[in-house]
Amino acid sequence: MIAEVIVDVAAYPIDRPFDYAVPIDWEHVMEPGLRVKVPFGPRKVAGYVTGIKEESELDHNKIKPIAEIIDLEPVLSAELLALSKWMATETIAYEIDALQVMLPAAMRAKYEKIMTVIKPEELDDAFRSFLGNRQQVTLKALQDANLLNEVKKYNKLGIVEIDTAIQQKTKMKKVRMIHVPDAKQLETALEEAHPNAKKQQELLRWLLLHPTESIEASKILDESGVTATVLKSLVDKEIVEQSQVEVYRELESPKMQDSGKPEQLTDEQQVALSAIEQSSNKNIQETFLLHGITGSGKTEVYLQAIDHVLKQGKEAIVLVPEIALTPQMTARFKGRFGELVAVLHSGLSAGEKYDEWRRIHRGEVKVAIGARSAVFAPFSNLGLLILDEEHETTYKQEESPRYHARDVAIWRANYYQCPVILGSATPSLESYARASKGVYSLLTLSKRAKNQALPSVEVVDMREELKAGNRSMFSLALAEGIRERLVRKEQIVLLLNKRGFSSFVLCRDCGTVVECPNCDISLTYHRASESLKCHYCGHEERVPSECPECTSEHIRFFGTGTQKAQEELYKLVPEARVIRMDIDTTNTKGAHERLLYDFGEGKADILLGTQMIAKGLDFPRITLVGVLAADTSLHLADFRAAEKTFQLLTQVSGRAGRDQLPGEVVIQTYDPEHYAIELSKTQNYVPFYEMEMDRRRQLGYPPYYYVTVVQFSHEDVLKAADYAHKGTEFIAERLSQGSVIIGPTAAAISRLNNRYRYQSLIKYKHEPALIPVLQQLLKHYKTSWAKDGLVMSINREPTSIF
DNA sequence: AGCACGCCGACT
DNA sequence: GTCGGCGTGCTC
Repeated sequence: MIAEVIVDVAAYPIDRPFDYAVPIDWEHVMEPGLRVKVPFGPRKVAGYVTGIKEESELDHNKIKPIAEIIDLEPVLSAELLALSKWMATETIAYEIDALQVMLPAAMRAKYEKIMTVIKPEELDDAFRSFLGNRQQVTLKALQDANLLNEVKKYNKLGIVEIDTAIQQKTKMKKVRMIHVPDAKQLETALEEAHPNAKKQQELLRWLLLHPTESIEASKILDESGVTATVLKSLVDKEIVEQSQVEVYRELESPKMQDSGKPEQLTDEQQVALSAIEQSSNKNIQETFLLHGITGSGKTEVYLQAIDHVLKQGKEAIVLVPEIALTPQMTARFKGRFGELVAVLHSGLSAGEKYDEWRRIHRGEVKVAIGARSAVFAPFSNLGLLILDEEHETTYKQEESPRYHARDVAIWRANYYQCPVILGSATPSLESYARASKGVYSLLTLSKRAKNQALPSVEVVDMREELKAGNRSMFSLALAEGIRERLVRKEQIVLLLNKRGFSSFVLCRDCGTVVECPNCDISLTYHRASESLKCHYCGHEERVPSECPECTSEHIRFFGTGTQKAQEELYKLVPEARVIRMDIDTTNTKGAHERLLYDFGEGKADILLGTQMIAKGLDFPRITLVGVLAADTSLHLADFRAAEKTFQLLTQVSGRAGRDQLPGEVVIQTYDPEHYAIELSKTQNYVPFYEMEMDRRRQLGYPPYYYVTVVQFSHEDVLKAADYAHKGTEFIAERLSQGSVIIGPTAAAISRLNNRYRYQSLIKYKHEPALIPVLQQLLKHYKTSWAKDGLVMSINREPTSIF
């Protein structure tokens, strides 16, 4: 028997199955989807069995046997193996990367070189004294002790051996259990106990008082007050037995709870739910676009649709943007489905994620909620997949494999012939266009569930404010609104639209902006450390006291960060309690949730933050939302700038007035006539969609064309440009008539980490040659260009074209 | 990717 | 003479 194995080596010539012989004893357990350890050249690596066959086309003497089987059960089903293959092809990634991304990080192999002593008598004294009585030492430890050269010498002479140990990163958590086989034996033991063994007697009495068949050892020690030695002596005397039992790590239960009862649906919600249920009953793949304004109760539709498929004995996956994965959201699902829900969020440790994965794999839960990667939840009978806030760009992974969770969800739904729900108040143009063409089925929720009015939106022209002598960050209208809310003890959300715009240091005499020495990017000012940082490469330097160009002292930071906004806010309303949420205040584990929780509990009046606050907040006392600079995201060199701005403004406006109290929104801008801002006033998606589609058609951008970006980077600017031209020409010569190639041009960030970057944009409506051509290009690159220091990357349907 | 093999410069 | 630098080539 031959197993086809994809080995854990991400390199071009290795990206295919390798044949290995299956030892006869393992033939009956060998299955695709198992992880194995195999010899590969001079070393040993981990790999995945992707296929089984009787014969190999290769010479018998070339085939090596599998060294070890890692799993008892396959970790990847036939479905997921097929998915990985599809994903690798579509996104032009290594198959090994596509396989690895589907499993929790804890299951990725860890390699460690270990030295074993064979002939201890031939070691020199210094080496021997370092080893002590150890037979095996990691090479890492030997390197730290500066003994690497000796090890190499001994290895050549056969005095020591070096091999690679392959381990899983995180293990299953185990606890020690104590079993009482027979209570009578305890009594006998107590009678026969040595009179000096006071503690043992005490423990026996405790055990008799707490009759049980098995109990955690730690619990006995805690509650009986005896020490571990005492327990051990009972184990040694075989009065009790002990064993290691695998357990799941305990997860913190959410603080907020949901009633757990289905809510009464509005007519619109009912129509949507019925359509989904019917589709589900028919066992066909259908993708629904659930377009519901903020507060229209999309989540309730999800919950009841999930309930429907659970009753059919099927499973469901719910994807949400990481930032929306708040306790508030997850508590609602846990309240409804209780123990059947696994929540996969970034706050979990690697071990906890692994546990949740196993609970899904074993079929102990039926619903998985999580960010992007939860789309790979190892269910085997899926009945529904949901992407909430489907327009979010976080659904696209921006490193290899560059998959989009929406595409993966639809692929899986096709496999199981079940529905997909894409939900959003502001769908991506791609999805809405597909819904308009009938590829997706459109479901609309146009009214708020609790019949609240939409918030009133006021757009303030900041140029007028400036003319009127108001030089602060807050317009008169917003300042007034803030003061009113403080008096009425209502809450305020202030959004600082920082995308593509942060505080930088500028010389007021010569106009020089301090830039990163490695990247063509201005450095960002950080107040806490009084330093300038590059957000791309991590370079950090002190704030200069004079201009590096003209030595003027008139150099100071410019732009608007959240810290500066907080200071200005303090000047405006010193009595207000403010919670600031940005990268600086949310970088510790759980900080994001804690800040939101505090705000929900009313511990602050104002929540000030970046885009991360635009989603998922559902607090009844928020009645005012202020957007401090709405147009900063409009000036990005990106065809999606208007779409992103409209989405952000609509999402954040939806935070106001979600309960009984009416909401108000103030949008500050220097560009009030822009259609993305103008139309967000009425929060009316369809007119915006039509306007933006018009523009996309004129400019030939998605969704009218598909886009693929090929990027070339090199330390030498001339070589970067040269290869970019060669590569672009290569593609252009091979594409069909209808496709357009733009470039090469310097990337928006033309130098990053000391590498010069060029890119070309391929636009196409239908291009069957695309994948083959890109694969050919990749072959050229890997076989010759890469050796010359070129780095090339291919990104299909990028979320932005930087 | 990583590891071995192999062929040329500066050291005990 | 040998240690060790990194070019080249292969991995079932």
